[in-house]
Amino acid sequence: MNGELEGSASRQRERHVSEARHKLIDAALASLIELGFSRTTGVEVCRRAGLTRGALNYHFPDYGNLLAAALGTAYDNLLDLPTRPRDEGPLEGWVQRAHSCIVRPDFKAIIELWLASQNDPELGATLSEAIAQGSQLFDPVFTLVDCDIELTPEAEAVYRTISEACVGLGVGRSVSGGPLAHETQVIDALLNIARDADRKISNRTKKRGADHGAH
Amino acid sequence: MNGELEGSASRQRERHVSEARHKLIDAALASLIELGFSRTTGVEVCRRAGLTRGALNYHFPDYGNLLAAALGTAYDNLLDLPTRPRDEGPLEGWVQRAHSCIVRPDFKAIIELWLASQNDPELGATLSEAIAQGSQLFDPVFTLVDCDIELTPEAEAVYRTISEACVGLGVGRSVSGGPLAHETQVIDALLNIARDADRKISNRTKKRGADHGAH
DNA sequence: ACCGGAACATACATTCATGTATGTTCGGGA
DNA sequence: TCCCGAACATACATGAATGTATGTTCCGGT
Repeated sequence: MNGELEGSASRQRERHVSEARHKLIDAALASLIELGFSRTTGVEVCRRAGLTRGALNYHFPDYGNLLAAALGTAYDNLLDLPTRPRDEGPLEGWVQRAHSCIVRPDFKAIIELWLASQNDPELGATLSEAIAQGSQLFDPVFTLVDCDIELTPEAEAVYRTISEACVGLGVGRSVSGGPLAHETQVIDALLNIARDADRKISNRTKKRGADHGAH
Repeated sequence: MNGELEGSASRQRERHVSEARHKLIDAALASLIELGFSRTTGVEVCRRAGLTRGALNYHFPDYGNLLAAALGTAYDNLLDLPTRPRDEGPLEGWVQRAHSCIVRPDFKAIIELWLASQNDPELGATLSEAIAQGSQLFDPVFTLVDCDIELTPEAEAVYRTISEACVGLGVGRSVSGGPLAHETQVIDALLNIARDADRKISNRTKKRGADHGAH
């Protein structure tokens, strides 16, 4: 209640606390990437973090919250990707963006947790918010809302097609342990599809721009 | 060695044997679909099959072989899909084919085992042949070899793009427990892409057909 | 100097899946 | 009729992960 005294005391420790927390979260994420969900256990996470189960139970009384935190970290890792120069069209940029996401090993952890949350309803309830937050990653409606890019139904279909294809490539990476032999082939095809669609959209915008007059 | 006596004796039982085997395999497949890999355990499979672990150990001393058999059954289920009328172009048909594959619940079991085989190297060795056999499902090079369809690099890229997009949709189904809201949207976009590519190929073939003369 | 709580570590009991051994049934051949 | 082996079921031991309780350290306040 009286946050004054607690604050001064706990603020000194806060770094210490979050150190162990981050260790556990990072260890969980690394284990998910290397061993998958089924082999990512409490003791395994503690082993990797160099801590004991006491620490795990202290910071994460509910094991699902650890996985939720790991999922959030994985999403953050994908969102922290360097923003590309915006020379290209929006759909072409979308291909680059989606591809740079699925290339990261964190993407495997995301897939593992996606499937696990569906297999285990209890875990699914715990992860639901984290999943909902991160499902925007491949959703053009959420991602482009702040840009001044209008989203026609046809364009949205292409956006989502690109996303799904990249998810497929990401699964292929997770399954084969490395990039599929035809990954660049598919990415090139997606780039061609994206450029075609970008051209169509650009032409339509220009036409409408002529009607509206210059800004 | 002398298969005569063994044959007459065991042939009587063969139906009985394969009954239990099939029960176990089907139970494993159902468990993979409903509970995923991590929760698909020996006792769970036996419970579903109405048998005991003695039967499981008798028919599948190596647990991985049960999963391999389940994977093979899942592939068979996908391959036994009704062949569509061939009115459409080859790429358009490929979209239909890939989509009809990922719609089946068996596809989730395949994804689960794909990931599990990568996470567990020992299991991966056991499943490798079954996986190799079934990876042809989405590989146009293997699937179209008996058809008289020639496969240009550009066409192959579109084939694989369609496949990866459908895999992405399949994962989405496995994750959300049902079809994604934009599944038909993506399929329609893929159909458009496929028809475009089919047209290009068709034109090129006609042109070359004119050079060769009629058959 | 004493105390109290945060941040862990340690220890024990339980559960669950598995490995393995042994028991049981049942049908066919001698 | 007797016996033998296939095709299971049953039972016990093991190991691993988890739930839970308790112990320990360290730091800050009084």
